[in-house]
Amino acid sequence: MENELPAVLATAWGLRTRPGKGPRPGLTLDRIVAAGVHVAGTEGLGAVSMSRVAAELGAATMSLYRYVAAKNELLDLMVDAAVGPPPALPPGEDWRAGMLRFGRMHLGILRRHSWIVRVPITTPPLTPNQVGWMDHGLEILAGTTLEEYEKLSTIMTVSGITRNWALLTADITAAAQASGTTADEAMLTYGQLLGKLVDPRRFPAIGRLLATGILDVPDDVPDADFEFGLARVLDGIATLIDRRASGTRAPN
Amino acid sequence: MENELPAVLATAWGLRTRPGKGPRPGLTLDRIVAAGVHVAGTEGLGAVSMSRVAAELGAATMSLYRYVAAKNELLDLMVDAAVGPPPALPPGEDWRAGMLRFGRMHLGILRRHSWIVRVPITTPPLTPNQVGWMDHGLEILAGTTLEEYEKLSTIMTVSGITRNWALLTADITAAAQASGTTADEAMLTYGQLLGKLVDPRRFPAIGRLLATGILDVPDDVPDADFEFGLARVLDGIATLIDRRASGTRAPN
DNA sequence: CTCTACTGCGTAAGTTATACGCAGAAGTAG
DNA sequence: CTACTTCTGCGTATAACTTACGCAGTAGAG
Repeated sequence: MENELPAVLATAWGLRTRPGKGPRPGLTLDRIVAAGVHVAGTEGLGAVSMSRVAAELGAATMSLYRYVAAKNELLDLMVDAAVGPPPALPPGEDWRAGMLRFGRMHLGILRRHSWIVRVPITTPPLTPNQVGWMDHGLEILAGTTLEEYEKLSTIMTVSGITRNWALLTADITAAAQASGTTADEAMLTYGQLLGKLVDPRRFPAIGRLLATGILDVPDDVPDADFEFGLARVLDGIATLIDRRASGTRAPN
Repeated sequence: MENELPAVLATAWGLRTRPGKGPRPGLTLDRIVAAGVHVAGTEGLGAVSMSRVAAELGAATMSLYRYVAAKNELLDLMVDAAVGPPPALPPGEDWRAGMLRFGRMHLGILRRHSWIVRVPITTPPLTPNQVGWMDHGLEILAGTTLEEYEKLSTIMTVSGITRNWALLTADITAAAQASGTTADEAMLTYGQLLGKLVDPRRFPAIGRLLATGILDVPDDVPDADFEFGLARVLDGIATLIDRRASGTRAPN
C-alpha cells in the first residue's frame, strides 16, 4: 500500500530525474541541508528553524517546503550530511581494531557536531551515509564467524553506547558552557550535586561511590567510561567467537 | 558560583519546607507531573503542552509555572515518575543475573511508557528515581572485583544499549501504527526499502546481508538484537573479572 | 489589624511549523 | 509562434506553542 517512498529519500539517493519543465530551481536540497548544518553548528540546533535556514540562503521560508516535506526530513538529512561517508576499509585490519576505530570515529563525529545527538530520531536509518556506515561496519566484521544478524546487532550495540556517551557528555558540556565553566568543572559539579542530594542511608551504594572520591577528580583518561564500555563489548564479541570456535555453550 | 540547585530538584528530593505563609496551594508538583504522565501515556508526548496538562488539572496554564521553571523540567520529572523506583535487591542473585534483570526491567519500563525515549535529554540524571536505579545497579555489582568507576561504566553501557534499542523499536512501531500495520510488518518494510535503495555494488556488505533474506522474516525471538547485545556486554564484564582474578593482561 | 510572602492566573508577546494558492518561468506540442 | 503543462518561489494566514509580567486575593506572623 504505502510503498511510496518519501520523495526526499529518492532525491538523497539520486533516484530523481529532474523533469525539464518549469523554471530552473534556484535552490538545491544539498544547499538547504548545508545551510541547516551551518546554522546548527554555529548557533545550535535550537536555532534551526525553517525561517532561519531560509534566511541563510536568502530565500523565503516556504521555499524550503518544495524540497522537504517537513522539518523532520530536513533534520534527518542534516544528520546524514554531518555524519559524512565512511572511510575506505584499511587493509589488513582485524575485526577488533576495526570496531574500535569504528566506535572512536563515530564518537569523533558526534563531538564535531554535538547537535546531532539532539536531533529527535523518528525513523530507522535509511539515508545514504547512515547506510554507508552500516555497510562499513558489516565489512569490518565480514571475516568473522558471526551470523549476519549478529553483525548487525554488534554494530547497533557499538553505535548505541557511542551515541549514549556522546549525549551524556554533550549535556554536561552544555551545562558547563551555560554557567561559564569548563566541562571538567561541570563534571565535578555533578558529583557535588549528587553528594548534596543523596542520603547515603537511602542509597548506600551511591554513598560508597561518593566516598571513594572518584567523582571529585577529573578523569585522567579522556572518555574513560566510553573506552571501558567499548572494550567490554568487544571482549564479549571475542568471547562469542572463541566459544564458537571451540564448540562451547553460552550462558544466559 | 551557580551552586543554586534548581528549585524543582529541591522539591523533588523533599528538601523544600513549605513556608506557612500565603494561600494554601491548590496544586502539587506531584499532581502536575502525574497529569503530564497521563497525557503522554494516552495521547503521546506531542500532546503534552503546558495548557493541555493544566486543563487536565482544571487549572490555568500559567499556574504550572509556580511549580516548574520550564517545560523541560516538567518533562524530566515526568520521566522520573514514569520510571519509578527500583525493586528491592533479590537475595542471592549473582551480578550477571542481576544485570540481565536490570536491563530487561529497564526495557520493560521504556516499553510501558514509550514516550520516555522521545523526551529530549538535556541534563545528566539527578532525579530521585534515576539516582535510585543507579544505586540499584551499583548494588548489583557490589560483590564484584570491579573498580567503582567501572561499575558506573557498566551501568551506563547497559542503560545505553537498552535505551537505544527501545528508541529504535519505538520508531518502527510508530511508523507501523501511522500506516495502519503491525510492527513486524514495518520491520519487513524497512528491509524492503533498504533493498530498493541500496545498490549492492556500492554497498557490498549490505548486499550480502539482504541476500541472506533475514530481513524478510520476522524475528522468532522478541528483542533478539537487544538480548544479543546485552549478553555480549555481560560476557565482556565476565571476561574482565576472570582476567583480573587470574592476573592476565587485557588487549586494546 | 497590618504586613508580607505566597498562590492562581489573565493578558499578551513572540516564535513556530506549515496549508493553500497565486504569479511567473521554462520547457513541449501543435 | 502559440497554447498548454508543469514546476518554482513565495506571500498570506492559521493555529499552535512557551513564557514574561503583573495583578488580585489569601493566609499566616507580629
